[in-house]
Amino acid sequence: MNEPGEKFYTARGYAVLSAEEDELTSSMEDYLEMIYRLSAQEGYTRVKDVADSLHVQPPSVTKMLHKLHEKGQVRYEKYGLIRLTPEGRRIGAYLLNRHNTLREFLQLIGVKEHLHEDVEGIEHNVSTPTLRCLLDFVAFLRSKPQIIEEFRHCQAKKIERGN
Amino acid sequence: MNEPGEKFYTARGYAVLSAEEDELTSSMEDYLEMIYRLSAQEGYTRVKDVADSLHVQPPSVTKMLHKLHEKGQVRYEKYGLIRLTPEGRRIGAYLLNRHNTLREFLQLIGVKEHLHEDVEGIEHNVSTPTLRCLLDFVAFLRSKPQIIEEFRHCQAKKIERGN
DNA sequence: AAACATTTTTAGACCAGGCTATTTTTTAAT
DNA sequence: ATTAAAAAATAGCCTGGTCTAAAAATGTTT
Repeated sequence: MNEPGEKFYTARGYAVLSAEEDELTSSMEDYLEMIYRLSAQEGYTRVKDVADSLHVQPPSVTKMLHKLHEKGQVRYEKYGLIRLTPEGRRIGAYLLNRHNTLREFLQLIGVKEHLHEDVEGIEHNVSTPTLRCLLDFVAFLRSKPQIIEEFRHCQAKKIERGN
Repeated sequence: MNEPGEKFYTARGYAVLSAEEDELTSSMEDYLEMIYRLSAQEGYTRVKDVADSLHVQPPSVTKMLHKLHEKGQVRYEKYGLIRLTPEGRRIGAYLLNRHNTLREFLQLIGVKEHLHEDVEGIEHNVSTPTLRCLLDFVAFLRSKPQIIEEFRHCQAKKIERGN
């Protein structure tokens, strides 16, 4: 009845599985990606800036910094500046690239309405091999702009004749 | 520094926002989609079957059934059969369609390794307008198979010359 | 350098969605 | 009809990521 050989889990179930693999949680990824953005120019950022940017309260940032420190992605000591470790920078760059690739793809297929929210939600669930495919595909579409042009034409016609 | 006019939230932050909009949580969607699958033939399913299929324990199912009952998506009374309401069926069908559309798209761009996990994670974060775009795009690719053929060709060549 | 303002930390609470252990109900077998 | 087995419900606990309130550290005037 279900796809053969595929095991289903709830969202929580998958989260537990990936925790066992010692992967970052979605929230950790959000913080890391934001710290990467915020520290790009100066090389550091602060609790307040992260809190404001992610619309969380400062204590949430402090708590998460301890976890990211544990995991070796940020250098941080009490009341100090937040800096990424080389590892943290590497992951931050990866996360930002994943974000942008996904965003570009969605834009190419004509997403406008919930672009940002969808990117933010989807990105955490795109595995590395899938990102590879997406990256290749976006590059392919970029190299052949007539494909997207034609697609948009189809879309428009479809709307014309009432969806 | 960030995309102008776009507000960032953590994964949890988005979850809270969508709860305020009275939307289903990811877990609720997982249960509903599974109940829809399992009850497709007989018209009903049971706690144990849902538990086994989603790899959760029976008490988790009972608890979620109460929530889905509250929300008007399942008809259920103690020790009885689980049936979807018309509303629940409508949503279930939507969720299954979303799942399948996403799955087909990922397959088209050559995803093989984590196909199932990625679909399961991504689907909850695809908004209705984005699904519309994805649906149109998949239909477009299906109607022009030479596009995917050419893409696969590019992919293969890329791997040949070492990435 | 004292006083005030801002930032950060600490402590403790909350919630969803899991879990285990136990009790209750239903079903099946004698 | 009993009894045994299976399924489901209840009660209560746990964890991650949030929050608020309060305390502590740092920075900025005057």
